Amino acid sequence: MDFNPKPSERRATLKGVAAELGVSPATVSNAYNRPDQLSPALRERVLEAAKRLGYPGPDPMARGLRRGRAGAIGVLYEDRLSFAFADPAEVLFLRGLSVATEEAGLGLLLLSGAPREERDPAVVGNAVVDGFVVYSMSDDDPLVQAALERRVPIVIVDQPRIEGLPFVGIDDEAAARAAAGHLVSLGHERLGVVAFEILAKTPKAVMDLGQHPSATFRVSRARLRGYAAALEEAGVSPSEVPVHECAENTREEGRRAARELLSGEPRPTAIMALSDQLAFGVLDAAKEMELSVPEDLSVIGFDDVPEAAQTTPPLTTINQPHVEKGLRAGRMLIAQLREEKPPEPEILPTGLVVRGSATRATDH
Amino acid sequence: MDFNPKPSERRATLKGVAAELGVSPATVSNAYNRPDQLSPALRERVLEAAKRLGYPGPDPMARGLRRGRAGAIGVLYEDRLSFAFADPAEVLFLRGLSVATEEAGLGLLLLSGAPREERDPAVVGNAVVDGFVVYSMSDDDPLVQAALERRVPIVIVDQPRIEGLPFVGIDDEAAARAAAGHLVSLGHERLGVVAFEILAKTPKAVMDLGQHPSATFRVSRARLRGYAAALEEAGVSPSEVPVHECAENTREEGRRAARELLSGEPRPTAIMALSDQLAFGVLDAAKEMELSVPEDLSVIGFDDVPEAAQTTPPLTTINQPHVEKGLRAGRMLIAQLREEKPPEPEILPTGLVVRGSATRATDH
DNA sequence: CTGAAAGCGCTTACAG
DNA sequence: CTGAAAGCGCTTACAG
Repeated sequence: MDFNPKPSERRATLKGVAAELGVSPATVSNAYNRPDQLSPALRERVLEAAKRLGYPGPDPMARGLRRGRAGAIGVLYEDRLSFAFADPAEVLFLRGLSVATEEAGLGLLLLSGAPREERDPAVVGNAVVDGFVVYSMSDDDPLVQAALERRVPIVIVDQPRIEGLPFVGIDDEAAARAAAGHLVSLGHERLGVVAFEILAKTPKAVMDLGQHPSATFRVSRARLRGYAAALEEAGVSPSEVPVHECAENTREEGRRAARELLSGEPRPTAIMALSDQLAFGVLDAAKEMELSVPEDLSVIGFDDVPEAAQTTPPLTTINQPHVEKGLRAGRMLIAQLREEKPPEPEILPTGLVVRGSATRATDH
Repeated sequence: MDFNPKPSERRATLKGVAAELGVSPATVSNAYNRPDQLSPALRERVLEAAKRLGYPGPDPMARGLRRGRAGAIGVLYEDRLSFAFADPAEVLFLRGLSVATEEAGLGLLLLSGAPREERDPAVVGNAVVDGFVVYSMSDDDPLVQAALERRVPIVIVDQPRIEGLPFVGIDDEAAARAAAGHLVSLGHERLGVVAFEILAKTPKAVMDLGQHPSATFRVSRARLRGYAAALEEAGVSPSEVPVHECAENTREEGRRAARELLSGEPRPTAIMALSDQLAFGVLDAAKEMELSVPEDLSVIGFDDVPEAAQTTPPLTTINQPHVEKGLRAGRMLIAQLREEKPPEPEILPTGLVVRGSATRATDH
């Protein structure tokens, strides 16, 4: 996009203030940056002249260029930014992250992601930041590549896992295993999975838990593996568990996938969703199809966003500390900016939260 | 905070790539910015050398300085950033705003506000942005002042109202009037108000609707005026309606204020809250005090955030288009960056949403 | 199609 | 306590 800089009314500059006063630019600069380097009286005169000329103080970009820092960190998100704000888990994450940036007096620059086809690495190349936090992106995302090329500090959250890069996440496989284990311990044998994108290609594949696709998304891979392991252990064959992919992590997509799953024969008695958002959609689908939860259908989610406690029935799910994740990620990045020792990867705890949406299987 | 730029392994620069190839910096620059200005073969060589040297492309800050644009817009929020993410109305607003920045290929820089005492205008002075959107701030906020001094395009959302500056908001007075009018039409005569900060001072004042403080917050002033007008019209004296201030727009503060209000004599039969967040707190307080809503107490909110439809009972409230507000604000700012004609103020529509939390007064 | 020159607005040793 | 000089990394007319 083209901006026309206003030619009239040129903004005052440091040099202009210096000229007005007949002092050197260094002196004006010092008035702002090192008050102890000049007499209080002179400093007063400088500040007064600045105010008179409408000089707003040193230009952030020029100062940043000179000093070699931008004063902000960038956040990369898999999807459009507007989707990020619609995703409660992401909002919690940003909340934690913002605590860290506030502590450090840094700004938080949210970059516009986009659908895969329209993704433009230039948004990363042009971002005025001192570092990036990569939030849950695919293993081969060009934006991640672009961030790496910037050669600034980076921390990765959830995915992709890149050898040697600071990381914060959870043990997705173990957490998923706990979820599936819970259902299996309740006697469920006919299950279904509502998943995120696994291969990042359209049209969405329908697969089963017995397959081991080299998913584009590490997190999906790990959770699917966890589900499969728990089932296998209980004597349920993963290859008989259908997996439906969702193009987006939205309630609507979860509903669609669940409808398909619930129209299959034999109908699953339990559905595992890779996120609470998707699980909410499963609940919607069940309601539409007049299946009552948990009597006719058990549902388990993943994330434990606050809304999960408010559904009818309240959602049984896997808790993970979203806010804490953001806080840690931010602090890790800031530690790198200060060039303290490169932070160790952090794996945060998860836990099964038993509420009302899953119960004992009755029909066999 | 101090960052130590890594002295080892200096990052490659455009000049370095030029030197490597024996061409001028202009040529390397053209390879990135005006591919048509050099032969494809030469461009290939340049890009190849860049890759070889690990040159990540033109530095965003240097480019920005030269071109006079930052590629991002800044958002100013009244409170700590972490509170912004906890406020559903604000998150909806940011969602709309991010649609606009995405359209324009701009980043969204969230700036750290802070409690009034710790507020640092430098965060505004140092922000690398092409313009600001000021989201609902007090009439005399130093951060707004600092943004004004930057002499970049600005749009103001909700407050403060500054003559001549682009604005997007709602008719707060009329909306509040509709809310109070609804309660009054249901026969309520003993009312109470749970408000935001009005004067921005501690300790929080307790006042009544008959007072007309020159509130620090235009929105609070207007809504209080609207409430008072509707009551007066119905023959209820505003000076008998207690107003309790909340230091923050949180559920917890709303609960606290409501408890005080409900402990007064005579107990109000209806409470008006200046936001849904506060109204949720009122609902919490009623539950704690074993007052059933709406039988013992009618409650009306303001905002119509999605959660309002999910409470028990669902909240009667005033709807306003948060996402649309963000979208419009963003587009107005971007229009100014392109220096199209300065946008006209926009007043967005509101509406009373009748749900279950307010009913006819019974006890008189 | 390519390059020399000027300059965006500032800060930082360093010399006085 | 103050100033001259160099330079952060780039882009943009302009001349050839």
